[in-house]
Amino acid sequence: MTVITSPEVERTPVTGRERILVAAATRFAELGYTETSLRLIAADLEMKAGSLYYHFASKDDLILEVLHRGIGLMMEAFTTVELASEATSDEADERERLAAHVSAHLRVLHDNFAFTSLHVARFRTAPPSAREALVPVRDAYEAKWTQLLRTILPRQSDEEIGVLRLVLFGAMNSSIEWFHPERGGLDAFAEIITDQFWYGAAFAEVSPSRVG
Amino acid sequence: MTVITSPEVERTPVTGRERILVAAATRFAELGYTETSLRLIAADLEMKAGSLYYHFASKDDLILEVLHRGIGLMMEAFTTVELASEATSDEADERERLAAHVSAHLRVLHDNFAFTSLHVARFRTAPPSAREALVPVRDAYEAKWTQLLRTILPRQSDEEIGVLRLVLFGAMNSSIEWFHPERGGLDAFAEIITDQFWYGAAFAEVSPSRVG
DNA sequence: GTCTATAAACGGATAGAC
DNA sequence: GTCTATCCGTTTATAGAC
Repeated sequence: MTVITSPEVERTPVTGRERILVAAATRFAELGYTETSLRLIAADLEMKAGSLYYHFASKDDLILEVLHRGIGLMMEAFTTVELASEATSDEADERERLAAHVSAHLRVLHDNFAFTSLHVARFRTAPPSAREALVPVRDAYEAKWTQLLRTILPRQSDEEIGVLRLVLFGAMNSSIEWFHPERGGLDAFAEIITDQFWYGAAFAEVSPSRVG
Repeated sequence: MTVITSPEVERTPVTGRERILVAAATRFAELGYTETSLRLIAADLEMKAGSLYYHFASKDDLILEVLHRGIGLMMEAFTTVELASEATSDEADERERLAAHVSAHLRVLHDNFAFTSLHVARFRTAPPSAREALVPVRDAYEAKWTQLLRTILPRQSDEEIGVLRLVLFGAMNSSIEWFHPERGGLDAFAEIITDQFWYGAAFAEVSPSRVG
């Protein structure tokens, strides 16, 4: 008989600290920072609130580490696509380059919902100290997108690029409120977002081959 | 000598109840529901927390009335544009129709920030009871937009229309996090949003006259 | 590493004086 | 209509036993 193991589940032993971090992130994503009490996080792990302080100095420390991992994952996803597109062709099709980044952003967003959703939907619920610490890291991620858009839309002014980046972020990030990737179709969804952004709402009527 | 009065400020005497409502809405918009204590709202009005209970039965009552006014204002703005476009021409240009609605939505959003921003950015911070009460009203507003998009994009499937509405909402509503209308330029901003949604990101290269 | 117990502060809400 | 005073629950965080 063969032992059935899920290939998707990492079998690395989850340390106490990591277990707490995941439980906290999950509740923060669900309820927001203030609404999530340490008692609730502890209860999810069948522990008592006081025990958490052996692993983390404070609730602020918890959210700070969750936020850092979240933006770290997003940055990682971006640079992975960046390196891959440099490797394949020196001057790839611009729409395809955008599509790859949109897909990667949506993928990392939804696959690590607990760690990333706070950034795009509940950042203001985090305490000011945590927000301030994260701003430089978030700025770096946003700057990468701004640079990407500048490259693939060379005729737009810097002001327009800035607005377009925020519009694209608004479209992509609002999806965490309603898109459920467990039903599948994240790739198709990424295509719709990309086509809408690139060709406009009437993209179904304006065939890509005609425009490109 | 003439008495200078600001034409923009309603000189209607603000009743105690209305003063409290505005102060509460302002703080809810700034800090979210949970982070805003009744003691803080009262302090803003140089009152004591207990006094608020003469005007409102509970904190839930306060947020409920704020949310109702917010969605009411948005609904009002939509129907105003709807009636106006019916009056002017029987089959107005579709992009222009969309532009008018986008402009109205952004206008009402930013001009009544305290009452509307909770809907588009902090709805999840409201208590479940208030959220449930508001869902039908919000659904009605969203249905109006869905119907509008269905009319001006007749070739898109219902599924695509649904995604496009959410994408448009994401783009418009995320603006409350970063767009500051007091610096002016809301009309120009509405044009960028509309053009991006309609013609795509390269709208500056694809001139409207060429596409229309 | 986890527990119990508790400190210290803050929240919404009520009662009754003025 | 607004105040003071207070009740009562909840929260983060700490101290010390095991």
